[in-house]
Amino acid sequence: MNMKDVERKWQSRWEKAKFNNFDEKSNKPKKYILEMFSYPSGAKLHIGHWYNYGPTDSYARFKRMQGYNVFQPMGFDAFGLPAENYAIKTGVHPKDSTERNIATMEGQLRAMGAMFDWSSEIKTCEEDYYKWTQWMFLQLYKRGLAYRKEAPVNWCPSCSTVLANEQVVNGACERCGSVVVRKNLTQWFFKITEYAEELLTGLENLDWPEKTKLMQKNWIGKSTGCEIEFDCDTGDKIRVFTTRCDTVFGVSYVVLAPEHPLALKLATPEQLPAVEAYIAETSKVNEIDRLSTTREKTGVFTGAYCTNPVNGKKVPIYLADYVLYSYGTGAVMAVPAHDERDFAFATKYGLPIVKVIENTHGETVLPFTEDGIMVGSLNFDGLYGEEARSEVANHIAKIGKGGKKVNYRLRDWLVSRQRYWGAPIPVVYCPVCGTVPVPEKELPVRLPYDVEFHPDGKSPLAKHEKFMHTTCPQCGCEATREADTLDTFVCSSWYYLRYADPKNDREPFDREKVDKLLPVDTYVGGAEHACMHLLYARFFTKALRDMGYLDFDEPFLRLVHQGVILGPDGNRMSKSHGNIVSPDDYVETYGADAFRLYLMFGFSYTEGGPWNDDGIKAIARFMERVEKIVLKVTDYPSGGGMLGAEEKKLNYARHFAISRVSRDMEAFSFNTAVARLMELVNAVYKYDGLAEKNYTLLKNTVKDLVLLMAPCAPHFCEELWEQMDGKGSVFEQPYPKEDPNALVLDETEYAVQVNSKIVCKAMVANGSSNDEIRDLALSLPEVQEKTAGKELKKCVVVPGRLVNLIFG
RNA sequence: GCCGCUGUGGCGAAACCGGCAGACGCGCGGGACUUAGAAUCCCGUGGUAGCAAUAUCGUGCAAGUUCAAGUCUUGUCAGCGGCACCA
Repeated sequence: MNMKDVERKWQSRWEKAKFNNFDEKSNKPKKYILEMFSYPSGAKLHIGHWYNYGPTDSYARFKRMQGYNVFQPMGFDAFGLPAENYAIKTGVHPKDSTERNIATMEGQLRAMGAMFDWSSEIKTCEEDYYKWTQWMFLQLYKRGLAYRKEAPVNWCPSCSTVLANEQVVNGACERCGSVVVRKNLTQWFFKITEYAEELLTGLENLDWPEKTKLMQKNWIGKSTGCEIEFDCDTGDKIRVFTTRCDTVFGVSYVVLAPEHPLALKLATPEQLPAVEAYIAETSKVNEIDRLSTTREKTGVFTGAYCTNPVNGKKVPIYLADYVLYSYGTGAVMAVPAHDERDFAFATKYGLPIVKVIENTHGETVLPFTEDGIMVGSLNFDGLYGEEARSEVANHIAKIGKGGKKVNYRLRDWLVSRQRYWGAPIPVVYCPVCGTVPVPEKELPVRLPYDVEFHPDGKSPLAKHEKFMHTTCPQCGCEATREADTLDTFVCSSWYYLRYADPKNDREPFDREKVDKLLPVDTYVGGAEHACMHLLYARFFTKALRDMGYLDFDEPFLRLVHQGVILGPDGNRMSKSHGNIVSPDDYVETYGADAFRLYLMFGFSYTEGGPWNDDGIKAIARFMERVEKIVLKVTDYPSGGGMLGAEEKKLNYARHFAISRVSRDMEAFSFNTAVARLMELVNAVYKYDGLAEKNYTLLKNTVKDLVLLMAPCAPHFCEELWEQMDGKGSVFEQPYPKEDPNALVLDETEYAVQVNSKIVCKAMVANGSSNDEIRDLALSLPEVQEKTAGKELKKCVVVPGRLVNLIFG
């Protein structure tokens, strides 16, 4: 078969018949199958795209044949940093390079032969999309879910520009090598923490990989504890959060994160220079290093003191970078006797270590961090663990110094980016009215084309006079626009909704359409999105629900992660490793179907692994074998009356394949699905080799083979189906259904074990009782030989599997 | 460092709920066809010992639970993903 011609032929037929477009009028049950959209940073599809989209398209086709009205859209996540970096390097405008990349990728995606509904394509960088991204921002703002506060960015002092974490290599700027510092800017946030609890509990009912749910759970990081207020001598109050308030009598100092607003305020004049130096020093250390438990603890005394509310003791206030301003209250009470980090810090700085918890079983070795009995804690002495914490927290609440508190590790989502290639934040700053949202009817706030990218201390939009200069929507006086753009994760937090109504120019989507098509039934994409994109999208769905724009709680009912295809050397494919394998040559040589089929067969879908093309020829051979037998059998006459043992065997193989391929396709276990197809082909060849055969059975079996295989090799099977005189498209055929009767055998082979070691095999008639199976096993000569004179102690029968005889 | 995952033949992998480890395929060995090669077809193929029947070892490593462990538990080593401005 000339696959090139066959691919073109069927692709153009599908196109003409609008075969891949979602049929809104159909009354079949819908199935929204979605792959994460493409990011057009490179010009061409890479193996990762193929690996994500090829097999998932086979799943979508499988569902279609099973009678579902399948919606499988595709689009481009087109804003983002790489296009802008590319522009800085080459001078090619991000819009131009992105559009060019999209055009190439689109062509390649079409050539893949996937069932994408191109009529609902989305590109997030286009006005008619980002207009609604801005609209989303305004809705969140209206509802109090968008706000501004100071937050640090990575700042390269020599390029005078903000750097992404990715651009910071070992604490230095990737371009010029200067040491990167953290600098505070006022930036926009989305209040995702408001939904922390629901984002956590909502995980429960989702059909997602357990590991992904666990990662999100840990990311949200709920912890139940107590907030405690320490009064400073200056009159300021330091609030700390702790999960171990039962240790509060052992506090020997309080630590503020270096970024804490009180840090400079509390510092005494003598200590101020040291404090300032320390703050400057820690601004160069990233959070990952700061949290490292092996890194040596550093800190500085502020010179100030505060009072422990439970015992009136004065304790010194320190700054230390192992405390993060972004978590909890940005301050902790330090109990060196019962916390590893505090212990290390106190030891280094010679601070007191006071034991207030005793081990109930054995000696108390400090630091002792497990639950224990309170000691040296006045009238709380003798209380244990959870009860102790509850009593102490109640006491703290009673004296008005805090109380029980639930804390989340999850932080609000910083959406400001000091960059050009993104959706402008639709806000105006007016000297009179302050922060004013752009009225909805004035959207979109257009991203100007003529900008200067070269980094020189100001973000590109801030330098664009015409863009920045505007009038206040409220009072009409001169005002400036927000120069920052939105994080691209904002664009990708709602695209799955826009697909349902992509051309709507009055609203982001029609509610009825969205409620009908959504939620997404199956979402397929990389596991690297577990904590961010997938959490942000869930947040958007919930916020939009609460604002009355849609009627479901979760965007993605089922989630599947494809694995990562690594380079042949086992490293992630990258230019710097020089190990990039392009799909193009393979597609050119073997065809799109063979390449897809190989991706399905050669890897465990959710695992991925190093690239290796050893098996791709085998796939081509397999397809040839299928083609040969299909053409041969098609020419056979019908009829043939015999229905003997061989026919039963063939029919068993046929229905076994139907049963297992269906099950494996549903489970995204594509490699085993293809293996079962191969077994069926082997069985057909074997039967075809017999002198006498039942032609009708053989023809029907081959017909089922083509139907089973169609989702995995769509062009190839369309062509075979046509040559078999099948009517219409093979994808309009129902997927074969197994006949349970064909799968019933008279007897099953059991493994016979003596003392858990396999001795022999035995055929057991189906329907035998456990006692019958035991007696049969005992009567076997191999068993008797091993057990002569011994007494049977126990017998385990595993139905359909084995019998284990335990002798004394 | 923290969170999560993975580790099975020469290779890609499979193994439903704890039940015959290695399905399917690659590679390799042998054979058929052929003047020859390619292609195709058939047989074999975890390691070790043995002519063989067979024995014995075997799922990163070390323990444990169980009639039975690749699968569960604890510890440990290695690799991968994420760690909030790559997306």
